[in-house]
Amino acid sequence: MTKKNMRQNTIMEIIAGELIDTQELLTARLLERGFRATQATISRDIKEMRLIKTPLEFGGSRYTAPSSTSGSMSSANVSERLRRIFAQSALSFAQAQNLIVVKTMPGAAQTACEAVDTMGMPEIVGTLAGDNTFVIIVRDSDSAPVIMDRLRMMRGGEPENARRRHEPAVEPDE
Amino acid sequence: MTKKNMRQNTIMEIIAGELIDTQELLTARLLERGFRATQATISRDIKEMRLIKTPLEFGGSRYTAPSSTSGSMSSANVSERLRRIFAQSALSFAQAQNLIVVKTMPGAAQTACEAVDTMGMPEIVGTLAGDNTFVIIVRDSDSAPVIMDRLRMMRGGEPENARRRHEPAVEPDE
DNA sequence: ACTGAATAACAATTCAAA
DNA sequence: TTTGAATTGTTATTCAGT
Repeated sequence: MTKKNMRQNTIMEIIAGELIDTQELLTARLLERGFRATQATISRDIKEMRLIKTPLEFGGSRYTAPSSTSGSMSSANVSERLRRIFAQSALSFAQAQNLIVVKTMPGAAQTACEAVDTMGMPEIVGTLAGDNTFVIIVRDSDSAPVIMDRLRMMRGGEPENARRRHEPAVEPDE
Repeated sequence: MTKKNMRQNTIMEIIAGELIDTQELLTARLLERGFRATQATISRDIKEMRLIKTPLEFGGSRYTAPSSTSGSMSSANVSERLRRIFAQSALSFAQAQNLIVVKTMPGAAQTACEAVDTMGMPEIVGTLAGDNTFVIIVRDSDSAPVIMDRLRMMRGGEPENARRRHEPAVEPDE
């Protein structure tokens, strides 16, 4: 793997975990991890990776991966990194029929979602990621609890289905 | 409605319909429609509206509404504009169980999706918008055809359910 | 509260180099 | 092909005025 690729993977990790709002700051963080590059290079990386600077709820902004739809793309060699990020950023799961709604840390939904895609579970029809939420569309309602258990295990915990059989569905809050 | 609000609504329309990649250009388009404002003001509008500059597939970028999840936010007075945009930008509908997947013109998904939110249909649990696709999560599968008919009527056409009772569902491909 | 003019902050590009 | 230094382009902010 080329130096540039390693740097770009590292950029992904950094922006998924920390709020980065300028390329200068990102440059500094990269330096801490041993990547020496200038703002010009980072600018090119960001363009290539198609990252976007997202305005935040309460002022400010941060770089994030763009939200996107995916049909099951899989990228092989980054999977371990992605799984780590998933474990760190996934906060909660909820089921509504054949959907699983996953809440994540702000800005991390796209990356966590990719981690799920990468696992290539056949029950998963597709995914759709926003900023701090992503949705997994599952073939049918019955597969959803199975997938949710696998997700919980990715997070390092026990499956919760041992006790509770069905998660409460998402309420249409109003 | 204040002048600022009208300007911001107009900004929404402009960016949903045309590729706008700088605030200068947006300023010019606004002027064509009778809104005189400077880049500084547009910058503040964009921040307030939380628009983002999205990198495009093939180089360049454009301002778009951020992809987001929504639980049923409704904004009352912009609804007529939104409906018009929906009518212009929605391309196709497909059902998969309790989901409706709507394809739109590039960059218009978020706005079209907002139009749907604004209608405040109780069967709709939530929505999730990407760039040219949005998903409507419906309470249950049976409500989906009803919603789809209403969407078709928003587009100015006849409901198709008069003849066909159920739309064919989206196949979980392969 | 909202705005424009000027300016500062930031990001993208150009150019030269390796 | 990738990079850094310098430059240019673009956006956000400050400050003053309404």
